[in-house]
Amino acid sequence: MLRMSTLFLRTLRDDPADAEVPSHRLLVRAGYIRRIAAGIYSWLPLGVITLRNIENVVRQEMDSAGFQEVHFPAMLPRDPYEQTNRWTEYGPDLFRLQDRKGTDYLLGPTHEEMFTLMVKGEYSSYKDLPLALYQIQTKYRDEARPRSGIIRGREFVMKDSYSFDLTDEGLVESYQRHRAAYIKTFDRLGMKYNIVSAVAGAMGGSSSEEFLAPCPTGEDTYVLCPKCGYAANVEAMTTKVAAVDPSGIGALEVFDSPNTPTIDSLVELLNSKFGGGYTGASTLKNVMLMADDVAISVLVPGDREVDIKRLQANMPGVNEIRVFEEPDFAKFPGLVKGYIGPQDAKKNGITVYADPRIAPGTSWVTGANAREKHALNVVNGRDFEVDHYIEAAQIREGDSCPTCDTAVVIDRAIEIGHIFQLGRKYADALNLTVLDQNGKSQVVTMGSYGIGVSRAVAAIAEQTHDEIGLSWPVEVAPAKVHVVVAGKDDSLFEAAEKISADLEGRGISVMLDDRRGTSPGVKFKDAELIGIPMIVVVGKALEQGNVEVRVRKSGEKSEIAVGSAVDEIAKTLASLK
RNA sequence: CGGGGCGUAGCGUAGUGGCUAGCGCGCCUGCUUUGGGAGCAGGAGAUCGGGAGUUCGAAUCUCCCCGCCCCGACCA
Repeated sequence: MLRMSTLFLRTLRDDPADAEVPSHRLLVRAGYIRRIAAGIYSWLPLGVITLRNIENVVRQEMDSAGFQEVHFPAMLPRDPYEQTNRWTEYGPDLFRLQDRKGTDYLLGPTHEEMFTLMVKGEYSSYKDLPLALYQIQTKYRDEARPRSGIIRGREFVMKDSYSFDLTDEGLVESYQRHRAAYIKTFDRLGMKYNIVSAVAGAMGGSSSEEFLAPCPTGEDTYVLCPKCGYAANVEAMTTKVAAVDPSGIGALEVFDSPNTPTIDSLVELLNSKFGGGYTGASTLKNVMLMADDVAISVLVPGDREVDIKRLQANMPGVNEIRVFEEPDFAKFPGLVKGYIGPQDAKKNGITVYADPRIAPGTSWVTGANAREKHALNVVNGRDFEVDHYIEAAQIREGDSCPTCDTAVVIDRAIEIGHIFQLGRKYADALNLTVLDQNGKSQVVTMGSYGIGVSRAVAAIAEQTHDEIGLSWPVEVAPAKVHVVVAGKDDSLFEAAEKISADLEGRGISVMLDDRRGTSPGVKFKDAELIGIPMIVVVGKALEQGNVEVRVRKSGEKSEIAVGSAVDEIAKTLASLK
């Protein structure tokens, strides 16, 4: 039982000046966490209990799915990360340190290497597979910009698991088992979430999905189809555009277009010169970019920007994409700034990438590669060639769902889980092999699965709080019932003690506000701020032999006879789950 | 890393060159009070982020450094 008379807790009346998002503000005010440095937080008793509750739900669901818990150090030697090249690849986000002898260590940002090596050390037969291991560990990433309190910290708690299979089919099965376990986990945690397609990114691998908890303060943007349920991270959204027959389109025509370096100015000229009906979407924008020092041209409709983040996500192996600068243009004298068209790309030695919206056979207005000249009826496949199609244009609300053509909606969310099929990248690099039925050595294939445990504290707070405070789901709350003594009479304290003890006796955890000399108003405000799902007030109603029972989330209040209070509370609590 | 804001007691803040750095919350003592962040009285608590400089005099002006928050870049 938590007793507020002795609990190490001080709630704050004012919002902390350095907290903006609701979860951060309320977790600090209600005394769950305190900031130590940018992106680094301490956990006070209420916070620790809440974090542990989430951890335990995660642990139970992993165990019941048949995954086995192990534990690695947070401080790791350099060598394994050198073998997979991540000592270098991970860059400045990796916390590095040295021991007294000058030997390099790192604080683990994720543990693929260690798990791979652990399995390598114990197993060597196909008969041992499949295998899935997990840990709940503190991770360290020196984020360029930690933000939003506990949502993106530099130290955070993560559950990471890894599956090991002999075959690709086995990997798919392991992946599905994790997916199912994640669904059970997040359901129990009382979270709203969407499972969305993601881009596997630099980690490689074929299939990847994210569990996103929708909330306005989230930093991930995703699309959702209201009709068929298609959901994807904007980076992974695909565009379906059919090829068209260009045979009716007239020949390419170059025309004078003085002072039209922008799409807007071009559209205006088109409409005055050739009649109305032209919009930005009629034009073809040529964006020149450097992809790891290779010059590429990216084609998107004129009314859309290139989404560099999306583009990069769809160009695995490319580390940096940046826009063309003056010195780059100087190297390609064939490019006339503001009047670039794809017609001469080959001649200029430029690789042409096109968004799928630039479908084969479509006709465009674009630059004529000459100062103050544009071209009309420029047809893909006839007047220019596309080297690669790639998702590059920014996504908008109302874009077509790739599976059912319905207009999609765009929403923001916090990433709380990520599952993906890694494949053999780490097993190859670290030589994790087993012997198959024929005695032949086979490289193991892996999956990797993460849940942001400390982030889930914030995500749940974001999704469940209201204007007056936190409001936890039953599974994660630091106690299930908050018993408030409202008054100074000893009989009130005695009755509250008894109800609390009875609840605890039934396995229902209680926080008892047994502070003497604290006014009822203060206790009510604290209870609402702290967010325990049920509040029981032992106060003036006791004269009639009653206590008042409140449901934090709905605000529902009722008076119940003391004798049946424990039964009623247990019943209501069960209905809240 | 680019842009913006900020740093005064545990928390929130006032204070643009001049008296002992002010107020609210919280904390301590006493009395009163107890159903919505109580009242009165008395108290403790501050190297004004750090350093250097300008000045008779610096929380306040100048320079350097450190830290924090927000937007963006970045984020297996």
